Amino acid sequence: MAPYARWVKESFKQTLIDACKEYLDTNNRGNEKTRSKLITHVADEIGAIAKDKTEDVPDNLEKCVWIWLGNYAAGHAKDARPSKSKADTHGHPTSLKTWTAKLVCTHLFADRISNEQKRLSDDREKDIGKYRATLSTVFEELSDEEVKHCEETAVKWNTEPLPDEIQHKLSKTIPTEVTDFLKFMNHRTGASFIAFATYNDEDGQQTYARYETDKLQFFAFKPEYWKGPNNIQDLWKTFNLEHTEEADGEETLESDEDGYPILPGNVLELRLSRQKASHPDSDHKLQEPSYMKSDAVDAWLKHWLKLQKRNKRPLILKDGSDEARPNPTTPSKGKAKASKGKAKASTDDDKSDEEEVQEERNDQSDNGDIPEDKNDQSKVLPPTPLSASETRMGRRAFLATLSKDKNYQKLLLLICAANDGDLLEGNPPAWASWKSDAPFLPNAFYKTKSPSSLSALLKWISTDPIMADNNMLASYNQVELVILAIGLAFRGLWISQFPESYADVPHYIINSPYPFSQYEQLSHSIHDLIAGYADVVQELEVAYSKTKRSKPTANATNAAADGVENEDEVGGSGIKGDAATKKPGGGHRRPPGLTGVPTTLQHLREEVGLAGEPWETMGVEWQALGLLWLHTDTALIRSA
DNA sequence: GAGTTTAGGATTTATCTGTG
DNA sequence: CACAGATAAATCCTAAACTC
Repeated sequence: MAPYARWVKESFKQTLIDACKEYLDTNNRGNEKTRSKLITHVADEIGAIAKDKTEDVPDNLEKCVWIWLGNYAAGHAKDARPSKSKADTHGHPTSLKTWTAKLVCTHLFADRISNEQKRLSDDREKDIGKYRATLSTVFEELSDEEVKHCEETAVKWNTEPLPDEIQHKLSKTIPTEVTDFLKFMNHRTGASFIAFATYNDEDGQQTYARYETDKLQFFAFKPEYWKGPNNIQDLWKTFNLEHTEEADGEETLESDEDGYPILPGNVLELRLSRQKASHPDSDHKLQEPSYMKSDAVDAWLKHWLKLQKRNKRPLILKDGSDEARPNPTTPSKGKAKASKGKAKASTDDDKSDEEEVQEERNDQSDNGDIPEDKNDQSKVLPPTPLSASETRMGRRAFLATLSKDKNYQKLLLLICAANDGDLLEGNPPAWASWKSDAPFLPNAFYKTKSPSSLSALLKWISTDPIMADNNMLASYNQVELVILAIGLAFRGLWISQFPESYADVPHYIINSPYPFSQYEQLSHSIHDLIAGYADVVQELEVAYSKTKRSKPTANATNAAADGVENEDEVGGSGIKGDAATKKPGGGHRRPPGLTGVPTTLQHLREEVGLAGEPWETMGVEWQALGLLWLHTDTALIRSA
């Protein structure tokens, strides 16, 4: 059913309300069994009523009932819960610290606690280990009146601004806490951090705690900023003037609603533009990698590599490359990747790097448009459809070179099952034609709004153009045309991502608006397209592997079979942790997928594509990124 | 007593409805 | 038709309860 559609009908609404009342009246509603039993019961009852009146109920009725009960109970619970909301905590709208009588006691009777703690520490230095016991003792010994006072104060402190002296006392810990937190974050993520904390000190002066991870040089080179109250506006102005080449008029900081200064959102870019002087190429925004072009990624990698060479923050790719990889069929692709980061000369060999990437991603052809020899610096034009259009097999070979995407290769197999016949009606993109002698796709493909765009292609694909009217696979010519269109689109997306490998790439391709994630998207839409022919594809795959095995020559030139087979190999290589499971000469035991997933969630890995086939076809870079992301996320969660 | 789970209030999201 | 407010469903979040 559609989300947010009403499913509660009048005929059984009362049943729900009664059930909820009954539920709220029971004493042991914390008991999960009781609750799920009730929900099952109510769902059955409602199902019966609805059936009686021939009304529709949602498929997941029990879940809906469960949510409904939750929502209804939320508004009708009888137990008074301590009311507390952001709106109540005047003064500090973001602080949700709850004061209890005991916590209040720690402040109101600090002297008693101090004495008691000394006593428990055998009158020597106050032992922090005795604090808990001390507090319990002192709190228990309070008179009824004092307890009452504590309780009232707790309510007051929860609802009104804290008394100044308490605020000052607490604020003393801010610098340490912020510093500890940022040190931890810096340690775990390698990112640089800078923090300001604004508060009123004992004298009522507004002041700032400040911290930066090393190398940031925001304060470090101005020792006078390390002591005493500074005006952050002045600090910022000085920093800005000294670090940006052009004075940009935005020297002052904006303030938030409460008058606290906010660092500008582009503070990281400011850092980058500062480095521009020595890195004229790195004028790229750092963003989510699937939205970046390869040259931007390269620029960043080069930049990090340079830092590493200067013994600054090193670039570490999470990677199992330390372990030896004896599997001869995959000469340690993970290692090749790692060496890219570690040993790559930063200027001259972009070309071979690109090829490494292409090999690793396993998405691109070996035998078509890319020079095999790594030292070969010559760039080539991609072959045109026309050049291959003479014979069926010529066209097949051409199609096979367009992409190594797994779904595409499956689609390509499907052509063997097609029979002769005519083309179907429909709107294939104009550029998808065997008569085309253009090496690159036209500008129109790269214009998101044009009728020949990628989305137009996707739309056409969604009409299931490989199915004829009789629910059978369409004619050979039709299937071939569909594959040509999809293949050219794959190649078009690939070239816009890695234009360096090709000669005379038009400008509009380099400036393509499509993020590389579109490549996956396209693959996904093929998956839908061929979903109905899974059996056929499987049969063809089996047939292919048989014919291949019967041939003694292992270097068969059929790209389709190669592509499919290699998918298994790429797998999680290069990802820490799978070395143990990979046996020498190792058959095809499936790598474990993304490591470091909490054990409670491991069973979900495959379902969400972090293990198994989707994960393995993702390529080393994405896997490394996934791992890094998980670690970062875990670190963030742990550090609250 | 540290860690985990749960209840239920708070909030968000998407849709519906009324108004001019 | 645009818009705002109301509403239902879904999700988020935290204190309290529970577990080992």
